[in-house]
Amino acid sequence: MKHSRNSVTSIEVAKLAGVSQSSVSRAFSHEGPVSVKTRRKVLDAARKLGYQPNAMARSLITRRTSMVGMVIANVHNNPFYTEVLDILSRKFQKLGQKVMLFIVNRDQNLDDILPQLLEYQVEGILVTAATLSSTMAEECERWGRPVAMINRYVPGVHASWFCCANYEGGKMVAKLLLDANHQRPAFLVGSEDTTTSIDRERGFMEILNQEKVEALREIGEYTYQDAYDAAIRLLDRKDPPDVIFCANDIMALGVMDAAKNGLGLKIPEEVSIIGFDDIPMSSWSSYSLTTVRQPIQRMVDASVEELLNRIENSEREPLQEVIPGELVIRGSARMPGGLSPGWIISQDR
Amino acid sequence: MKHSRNSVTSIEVAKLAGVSQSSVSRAFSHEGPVSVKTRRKVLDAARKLGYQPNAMARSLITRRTSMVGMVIANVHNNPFYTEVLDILSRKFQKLGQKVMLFIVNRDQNLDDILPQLLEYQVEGILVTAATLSSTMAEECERWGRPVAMINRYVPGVHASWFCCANYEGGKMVAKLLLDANHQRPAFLVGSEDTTTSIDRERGFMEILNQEKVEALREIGEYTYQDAYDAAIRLLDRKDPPDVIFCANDIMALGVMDAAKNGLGLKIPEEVSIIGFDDIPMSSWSSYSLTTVRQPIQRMVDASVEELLNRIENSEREPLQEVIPGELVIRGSARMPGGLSPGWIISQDR
DNA sequence: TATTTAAAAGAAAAGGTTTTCATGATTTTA
DNA sequence: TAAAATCATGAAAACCTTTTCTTTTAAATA
Repeated sequence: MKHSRNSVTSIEVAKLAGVSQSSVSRAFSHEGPVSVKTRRKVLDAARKLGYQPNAMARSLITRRTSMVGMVIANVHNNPFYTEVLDILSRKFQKLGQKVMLFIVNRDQNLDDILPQLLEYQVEGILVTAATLSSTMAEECERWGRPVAMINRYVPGVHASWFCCANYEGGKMVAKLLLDANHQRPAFLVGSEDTTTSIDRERGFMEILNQEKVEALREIGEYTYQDAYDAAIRLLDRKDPPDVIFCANDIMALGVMDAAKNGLGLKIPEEVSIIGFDDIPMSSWSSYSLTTVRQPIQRMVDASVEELLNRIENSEREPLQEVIPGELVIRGSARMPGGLSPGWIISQDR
Repeated sequence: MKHSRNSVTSIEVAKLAGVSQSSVSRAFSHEGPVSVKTRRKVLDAARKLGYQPNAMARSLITRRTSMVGMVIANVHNNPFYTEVLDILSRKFQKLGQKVMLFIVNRDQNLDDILPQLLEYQVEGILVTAATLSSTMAEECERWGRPVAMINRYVPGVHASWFCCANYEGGKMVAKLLLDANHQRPAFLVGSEDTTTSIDRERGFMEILNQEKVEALREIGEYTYQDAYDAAIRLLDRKDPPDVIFCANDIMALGVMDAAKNGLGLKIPEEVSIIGFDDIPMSSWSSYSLTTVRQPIQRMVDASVEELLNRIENSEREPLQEVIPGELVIRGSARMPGGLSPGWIISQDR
């Protein structure tokens, strides 16, 4: 037989079990006093009818939905965010939260999707790799819907965020490559308007400026192909760089391919390449990329715990944290003496 | 000021606008007769109060949620499914559907997450790279919640599915590599219990058996590392294969690295390698993998259209389709004369 | 202008739960 | 054994909409 859209309600279960509708509710919600006898009767009847409580009706009265909104960008072109998505989603699941997902473009305006999330009564919103306007963030917070961001922040806004120590990571890379006697560095920008790229570059340039070293600069738009092309431009100059620090790993892999296969350069003998993220492919033997590993698990754990905490306790002030990454030494960059592949260097902040 | 959790209702808007609550509803739902004057009054009041209709309450009465469930596995270890997730999610968004996401393990039992989806009244369920038990699928369908699967099917079950022509793809690969005079093929299994791997192998072996060619066989568990290890075992034999057909691209890349960097073999001179999927990395210059491209856009388009159609019209019989892929010739495999990199060969089924 | 028709607005029911309150049954205490 | 306390149960309100049904208002016709 074919049922029309889930028609079976607690009332029908009650009727079949010979109890009141209230008792059905009590038998399902693990609260309230219910004798074992009625609970069994109810559960039997429910199974027979294929009954399940309707979450819409429940959340209408309890004002709780156990749903969170998840807004994420760059999923398809950066494996780092794929991993974030995966870990985040599983973590929410484990904690009994349903996830309403929105995948957006990096530069997409979120002003039209936030209302959708609020309409569906999500209890909190987690934003990754996408930027929320400050008015929108305030809007959510004002209506008691906490917002947590990973690797993004909005200055002065009342929201939680957790970022990798991008600025310090950039500094660490600059120090090490100067120590290894590189003379002519270049920075490959991800995009001009994302804080991650900006902060990594800022840290990098600060050290270089201190040492009066000039740097080349190109833009890779966070993609393999653009980075490949940019690397060709960079390395085809009369005065090519001897090290290229890339704002993320995917671009670094493009740069490596451009140097190795495109121009026939030896890595790291003729040019060093350093990335940021430590995506799985960076450790593959064709690349063996030296890179700054983002503390992905800690960022995810911290952000969902913070979000759920603030959902439970709306008075709590939003937390913000900068979590240090660590430099993973592999073979793609010349390093100061003593630092050989296999080493992992944490940040001394 | 700070509001408690979205407290503003249509009644308050009505009061402020000086109209009845029904008029507020009518002003928002684009149905029903409403004068422009009252509509304006309502919308003004709503904006002032920050009102938005509550989707829970609405779907309680309309019995529509505009939510679909999405169950997906292998997101973190196979970029192909990352892309599926991305395209799927955007397509649903564009069509006004909210997506409730569940990321699972390949071998995870879905029996505990299906009830969650039904509880939240999703109107349909899309399953990718995860396998639904037939009883569960029947259960959903019976309650009027259509199920559509991508790259998975459950024999004899009343559900929609859309698969790449895995069997035919395997055959095509086998024919071409025999034509190119390979003598000793090997197949690298993804996992013994996924239909994609099984079907690709079945097609592959059918041609080989016809020609009385024996094949080696190893298992790569769909991961780069396991595939790498398996390739070493395979190629370290006294009688190594001269071509390895891998059940997916990620494994093929692991095999290439094992051959090239691990054992110093020349590809394709000493060993040919062929994959399945055509993930972005396969076209990167370090790999240049010859592979069977899955018709990802068509599979996604077909499955969401089918799902939404069946949501609208519950009488409709579920559709199933096998969509042909195409062989993308790059540099990782010796090919019959005349077939050079850049060619794309569609299946002649 | 009087009457009919159409359009707009309000009142109230319905959707499926949880939860409060009141009642009835059962156990404990005096 | 009677009184008091506890526990289980049922009735009904509440959550916030959409939608049906009436009533009122405005427009069109005679």
